[in-house]
Amino acid sequence: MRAKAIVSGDIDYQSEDVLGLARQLLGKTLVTSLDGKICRGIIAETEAYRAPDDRACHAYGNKITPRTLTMFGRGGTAYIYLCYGIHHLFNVVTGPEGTAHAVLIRALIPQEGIEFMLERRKHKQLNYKLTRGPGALSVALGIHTKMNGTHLLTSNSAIRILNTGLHLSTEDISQSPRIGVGYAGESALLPWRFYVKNCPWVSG
DNA sequence: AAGAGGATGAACT
DNA sequence: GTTCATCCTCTTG
Repeated sequence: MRAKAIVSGDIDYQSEDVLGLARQLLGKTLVTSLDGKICRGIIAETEAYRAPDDRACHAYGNKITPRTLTMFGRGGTAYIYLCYGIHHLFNVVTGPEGTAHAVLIRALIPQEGIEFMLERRKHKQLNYKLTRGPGALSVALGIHTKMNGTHLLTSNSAIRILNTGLHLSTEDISQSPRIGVGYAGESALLPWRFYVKNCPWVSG
């Protein structure tokens, strides 16, 4: 049997533990490569969504519709959907095929390609709002619903997630209820939002 | 065929 | 703190 190289901080996208994955995705790097423009940032804020029991999850009750079908795919693909008719929200599908779990990426610390992010956002000056909030970061990185289903762990994908080995200790991470899910009854109270403590790039 | 509502952000007061 | 842009998805009839 051949030993598989384990890089510090590698995570298992097929895990059923979507809460653990939402936490572990903090500190990972999100990269887009579009029109020759490379943009890269560190994930600083996430939220877990877990079918079938979570009322805030689009696939609540394991409901399959054309939209939610992507969430039932294999962990490591992108679930991107339109919110409020305007915003393209980017999620990482997790768990094995047939399990509709996903992690919403809510904020990034920009690292590379900041000039392209400023251009897409029509901002003149760099400030913390550049990639803060799920709709804002999608604009900055050029993420669009047409990229729904993209494989995030494949080297030639337009959107990728990389493990750069950055280690965050438990003291660096806070959690809270999720944003904007007040309609979801008891599920709205679950502390399934994770973020880097005292990080100015985080929303809320 | 039609209507309601939403995992938001920006620009206001 | 409030308003509203804007359109897709799902449910109902």
